[in-house]
Amino acid sequence: MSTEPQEGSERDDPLLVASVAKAFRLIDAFGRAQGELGLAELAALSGLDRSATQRFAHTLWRLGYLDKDARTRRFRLGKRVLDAAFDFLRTDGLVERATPALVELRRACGERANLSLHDDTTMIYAIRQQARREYFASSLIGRRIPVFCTAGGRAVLSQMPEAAATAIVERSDRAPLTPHTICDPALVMDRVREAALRGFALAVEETTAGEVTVGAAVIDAGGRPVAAVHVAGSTVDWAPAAFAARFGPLAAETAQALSQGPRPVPARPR
Amino acid sequence: MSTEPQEGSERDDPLLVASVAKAFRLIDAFGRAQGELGLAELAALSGLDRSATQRFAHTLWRLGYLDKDARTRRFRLGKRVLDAAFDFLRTDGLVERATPALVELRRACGERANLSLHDDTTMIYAIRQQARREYFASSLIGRRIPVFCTAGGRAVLSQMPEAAATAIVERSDRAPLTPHTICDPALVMDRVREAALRGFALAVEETTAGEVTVGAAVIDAGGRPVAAVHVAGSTVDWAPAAFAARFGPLAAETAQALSQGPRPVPARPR
DNA sequence: ATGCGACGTATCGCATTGTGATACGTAGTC
DNA sequence: GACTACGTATCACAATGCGATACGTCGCAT
Repeated sequence: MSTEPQEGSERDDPLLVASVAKAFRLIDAFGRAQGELGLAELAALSGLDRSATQRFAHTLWRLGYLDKDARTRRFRLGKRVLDAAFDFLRTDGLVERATPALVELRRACGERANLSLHDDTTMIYAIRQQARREYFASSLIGRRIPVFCTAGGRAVLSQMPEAAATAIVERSDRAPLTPHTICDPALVMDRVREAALRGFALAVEETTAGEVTVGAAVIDAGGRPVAAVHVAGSTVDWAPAAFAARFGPLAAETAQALSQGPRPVPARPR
Repeated sequence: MSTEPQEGSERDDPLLVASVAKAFRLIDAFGRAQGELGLAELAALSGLDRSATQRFAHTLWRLGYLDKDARTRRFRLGKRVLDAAFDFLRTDGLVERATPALVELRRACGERANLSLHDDTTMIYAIRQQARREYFASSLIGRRIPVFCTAGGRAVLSQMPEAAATAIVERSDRAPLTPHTICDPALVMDRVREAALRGFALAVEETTAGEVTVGAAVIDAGGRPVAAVHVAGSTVDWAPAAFAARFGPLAAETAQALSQGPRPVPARPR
């Protein structure tokens, strides 16, 4: 079990070093930008004043976490931000165990196989095993996608108490990603319950046009769903029902092999 | 052209916010550790005192960059460190352009194809396209490997002024990674010169037992080598010379297509 | 069981450190 | 060629982070 910091006592935490928080606001700003940012743009996006932006950008540059174009004086994220991500993936037990399992799953399916980690209202891609025919590897490691409209996310929701699942769905930003995205909380929860019964979830073109996905939840030692195994294919090749029938059980099997806690049961107790 | 911060004026930079540097020392500490760290271990690995470790670990936890096990009170890197890496990769023009090119290269070769970025004495894996038969995806995104003993690294060295290349090799930590690693700077530079002539570099079992690699440099708009395209295979399947003859030109072709500056010439001017 | 020791947590007065207003330099624009 | 918007440098003030210390708690060995 790992704790999320409790919301509420935001600013008035005497142990929280404000300077560090400001530095990370700069880094976060790049998440809302396309590439390079000047000092003024950084200030605007981060909400810091001119002076603070100057000092923290300089600091992060000196530390190697920002690169600075010598000519234009504009900043971009530095290569060094990859180090922490690497160390995270390197030391995560689940990722380590899942890597060979996903290679095997992709081989068995011939389709793309992923592991994504649950984090509140989003799932984060942690491992990708792309299919041979796939041309553009659009989804990079670290990409976040909403829990409520992905197969893996719904599989995760299906393995937690219904109240918790509903809370996550309702707290989510439910802007549709495609015309097929199911956004209504009640309809989403119907799919979640269906996933609980089948042992895996299905999403058809809900995040990406032309994509069918099945997902199954990975359970940690405490019995909580922490991640999901996905298999994704093309609607050109597969009717959704056939895709689910063929790959759903395989995804569920892999997810179960990676699980440490009580195995997910088709009909869950509440 | 992007600037690296100049060494020298280390501590006495009035614009450098020391608190931020300390926070990153904690994050760096996880690079030297295997997974979870207690407060005392964190203090030891980061070089900070007890109080500072307490405050900064707390701060990073509140911000989501560290996870804290509620029972053992030990810390690990949080999922949020993946966000910056994702944004880096998402906004890097070279990575974007290289992704489809590498998929194509892997298809053409049937072997593993990578892009790695040059950063001083190391190359950093940025994109991996694994071969179908490959079982363990040992090298994750963000992994750093020495420039001097990799094919891609030597290809990069071969496209910079010889003095700069020599300086990097001599500044490197040249501990051998396998019994076949070439560590002597003079011998390394021989290989670098050979790479300049051929347009690609070759490394045989120098980083990983049983692995042959060819690498070719990608040149930026300013004419500087910034990255390398690799193709890697198994010594079980390939004699090194045959591997080089077959895949070296393909790697070089891909690298050249990704280059923006003056194309790498076989016989380089110094 | 019990006591010890190591570790994590909470507190607090002091001065060091970061603050942010301002003034300067510089590069693109009309 | 003057303007303007942006990046850089400076500095006196006090708020902020510092780190010594004291407290609580867990796990270990006796």
